[in-house]
Amino acid sequence: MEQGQLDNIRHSFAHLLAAAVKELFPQAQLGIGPVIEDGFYYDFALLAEADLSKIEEKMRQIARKNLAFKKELWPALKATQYYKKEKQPFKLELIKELSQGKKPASTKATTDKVGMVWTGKLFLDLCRGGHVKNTKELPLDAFKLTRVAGAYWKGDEKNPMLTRIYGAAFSTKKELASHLTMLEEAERRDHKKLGPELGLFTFSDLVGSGLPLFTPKGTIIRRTLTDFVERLNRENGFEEVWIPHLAKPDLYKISGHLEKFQEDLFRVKGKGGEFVLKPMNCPHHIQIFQSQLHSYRELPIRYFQTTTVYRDEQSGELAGLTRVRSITQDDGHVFCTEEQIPQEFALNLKIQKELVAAVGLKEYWIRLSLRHPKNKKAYLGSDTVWSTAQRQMEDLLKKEKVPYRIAEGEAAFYGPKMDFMAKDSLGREWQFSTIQLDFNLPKRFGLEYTAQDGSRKTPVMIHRAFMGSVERFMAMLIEHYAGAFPFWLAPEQLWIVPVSDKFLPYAEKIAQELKGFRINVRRENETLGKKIREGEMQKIPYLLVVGEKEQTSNTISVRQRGKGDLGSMKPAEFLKKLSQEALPPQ
RNA sequence: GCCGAUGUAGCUUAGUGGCAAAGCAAUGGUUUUGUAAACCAUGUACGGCAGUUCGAUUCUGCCCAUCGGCUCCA
Repeated sequence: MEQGQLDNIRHSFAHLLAAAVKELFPQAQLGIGPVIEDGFYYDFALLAEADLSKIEEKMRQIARKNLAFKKELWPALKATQYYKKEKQPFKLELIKELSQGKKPASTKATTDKVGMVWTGKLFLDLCRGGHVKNTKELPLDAFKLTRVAGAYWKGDEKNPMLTRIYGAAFSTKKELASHLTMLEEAERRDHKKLGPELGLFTFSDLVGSGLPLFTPKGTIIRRTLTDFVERLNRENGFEEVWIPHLAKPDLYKISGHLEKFQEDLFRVKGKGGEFVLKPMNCPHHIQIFQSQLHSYRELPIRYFQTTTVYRDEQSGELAGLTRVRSITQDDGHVFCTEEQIPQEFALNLKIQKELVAAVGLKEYWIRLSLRHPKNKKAYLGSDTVWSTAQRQMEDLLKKEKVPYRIAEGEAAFYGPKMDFMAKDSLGREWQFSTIQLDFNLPKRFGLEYTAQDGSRKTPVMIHRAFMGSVERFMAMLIEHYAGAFPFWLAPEQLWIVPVSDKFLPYAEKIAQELKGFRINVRRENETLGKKIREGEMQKIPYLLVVGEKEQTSNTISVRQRGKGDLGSMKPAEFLKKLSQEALPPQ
């Protein structure tokens, strides 16, 4: 089915939902009811209760009456009078905007027509159109009201909050079913569930929300990832630095963050005054740069560090590891000349691609955020430097054959940027890393280097993080792999499972021979079947079974995750096999 | 922060205005196991603080936390 027709179905369901709600709760006021990715929603005020099954039943009842959708064009004045009578303030607001939007500052505004759509004779709704012809065309087995949520009128938190009812709708029952199955799968892979199940991280009411604690197993994954990225940094000319986690507010006054994000800063009281827990690292790194005089010969200077920043995010925004208050960044800053911008972007893009390949992320693309072409004055930095840099960035992406989309007007006022986007198991896109040019901070802090002719010049800065937030990156990987990490990342790589405790000494001997891997000898007094089951549930890459047979022939029986029993082999043979997967793929 | 839902043992769940039930896990023992759950025994919980009540895990209020959204995201 075409998207247009599917949208018509979904939109018709939205009308049906509103009609059903008005039948059940006549005093409810209507907001808007658009089509969304997997269905539709409608917003209501003064909704007495949102009993989804009751409303859904009512929708079916109404649909079975075979009502025709019919659009009429009404003068805005007539529609206004109608909705005044109906006491629908949100609709009145919409009509006002619609008519004024067409002819601003015109007295003729009220003569403009607005679309009004009838559902039979039962229900009338302000609408620009896009419906099926008759409710009998609606696939009543292919929709489901899914959830209730609050949403601000017109998405502005200063406005009243309405009750939003979401529905999923497709053209066939089968499509709805597969959509619901997909949601279940996403739930199964949810890192919030898998993380604690696999013993990777936890939260504590006493520590506080949004402050994850990593267990030994989770820390192995963290450490493996950060070690890998730190090595990439060093190999590419970045120097590691270290900074404390607080600073005087003055630092952020100069950077401008104190004013912009004051609500979101954690403040710490000291004997001599107040400190701020660092919400970002650049001002600190800038202080290191500024501690010495720099020559153009030294540039580019590249600092990097894995370190945690603290942001007092709104409580309702916290979610598992994807949105936390202690965010660990693999942060880095390049100080360079304007001429060096393209080479530095290329370098960072190269590192980024290596990381993406290593963790096996297949579905990703880059959002190239550029300045708004019609509003060049709103941006800091010279016109030529901007246009050159933007052109160079796009040329680079073309040359490197990275999929990208241009987002005009999305650049920060201080510079253009590239953001890496990836799809998670819920099909949601998240940004996980960023490479940004910055013309602002060097100015604010008065950074300088001595140029070839002896004059003092201002360097440009590049902010970049390859994982972005280590916590969020881990969340993405947990869902990406559904907890079954590749060998190099797996917190426990090998389990050695003796058939009975008679073979414990042999199991220990094998563990010695395989030294260097993350090995767990399962000494518990349990049956083999049980230990195998546990190993499978913990998603251990290899289970090595040893018993009478193996001890006699000096072998191990190898069971690979997802592949089953591989038969027996000599430890040396197994080591050879492992050598291919012990490191991240290049 | 806002709207709504939820909170019973380490986990998954049952239940009640009057001694809180079970499975898995844990612990002790028996068993000596051949590729996804051996057997017996044992301990542990009503998120917190107030209020109503003779009595609250159950009802009410506030707080904390989690989830689904909205808003925000340097």
